[in-house]
Amino acid sequence: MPRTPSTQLTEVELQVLNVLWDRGPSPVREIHKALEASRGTNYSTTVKMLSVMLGKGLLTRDESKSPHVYRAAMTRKRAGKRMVDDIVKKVYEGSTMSLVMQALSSGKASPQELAELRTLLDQLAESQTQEDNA
Amino acid sequence: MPRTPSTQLTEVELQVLNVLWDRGPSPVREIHKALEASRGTNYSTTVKMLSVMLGKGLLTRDESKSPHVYRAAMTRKRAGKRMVDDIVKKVYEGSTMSLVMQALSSGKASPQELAELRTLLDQLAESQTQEDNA
DNA sequence: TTGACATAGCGAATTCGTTCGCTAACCTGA
DNA sequence: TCAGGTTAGCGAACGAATTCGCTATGTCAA
Repeated sequence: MPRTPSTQLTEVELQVLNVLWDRGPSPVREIHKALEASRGTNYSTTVKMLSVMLGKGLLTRDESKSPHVYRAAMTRKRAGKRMVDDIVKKVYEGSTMSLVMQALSSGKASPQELAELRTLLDQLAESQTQEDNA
Repeated sequence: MPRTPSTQLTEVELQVLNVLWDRGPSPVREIHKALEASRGTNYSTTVKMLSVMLGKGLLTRDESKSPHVYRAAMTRKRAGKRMVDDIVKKVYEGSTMSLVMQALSSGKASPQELAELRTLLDQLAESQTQEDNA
């Protein structure tokens, strides 16, 4: 019985995307500097990874410029959502709240962040009320 | 350059743990029923996975009983924390709040849940105040 | 005890992500 | 133009996760 190919982003893929999210569209050389620093890998390896990711549609590239320029095909936000949804499904049996509660309890949040969160909560409550009236 | 072995729980491992978390200590047969349903795999495969996980210390088992009884060596909560921490590190550059915000915005939360969350927020704010006075 | 079925375990095969050596195509300054 | 460094790309090699065939061991009713 063959395995269903995972839609999960892999380790390196995430690293590459992070570089692109942080620095914007970049040539291989730039991306490579980051990978080399964190994993000590070869230039060829970076090129290969980019080509694989290109094949998976995770990246796009502009070949008109000489060192080709790569771009992330997905925003950090969307990737985050994918991963969160995945955890929620696999560990929290679909309950996003369980995950939120957990993350909040374990991580340390600054007062400012808590305030922000409270604001977001208010907005959410607000929009729900409106839905009720509709 | 060899890769550092991932501490990540794999797909099947998570499935096995979920069965154990949901049903409590179980014999292979039980665990297998679940895996077979979701992935259509063989009984041998299940046995092998359990033995691999045993080797990794993800499970423990009671061999005194006849069909051996397996237990998760880690709580759902701890596994969740691991994964959340991992995402936070890999996608949100260490900001737990970014993840929480994101999860909240994308998932739908019931009014009750929002209320619970507000309570949790109050508790967190409270404990921070105390720390300040200490 | 013993045949028939349930349990365990092992090692080989497969798949996928990752790494790299080696070769080809591309630039640029002298 | 052309030598020397840069950039692309390909295929093979590796390692980890998964899968299963086959063998061994255990259990139990007849």
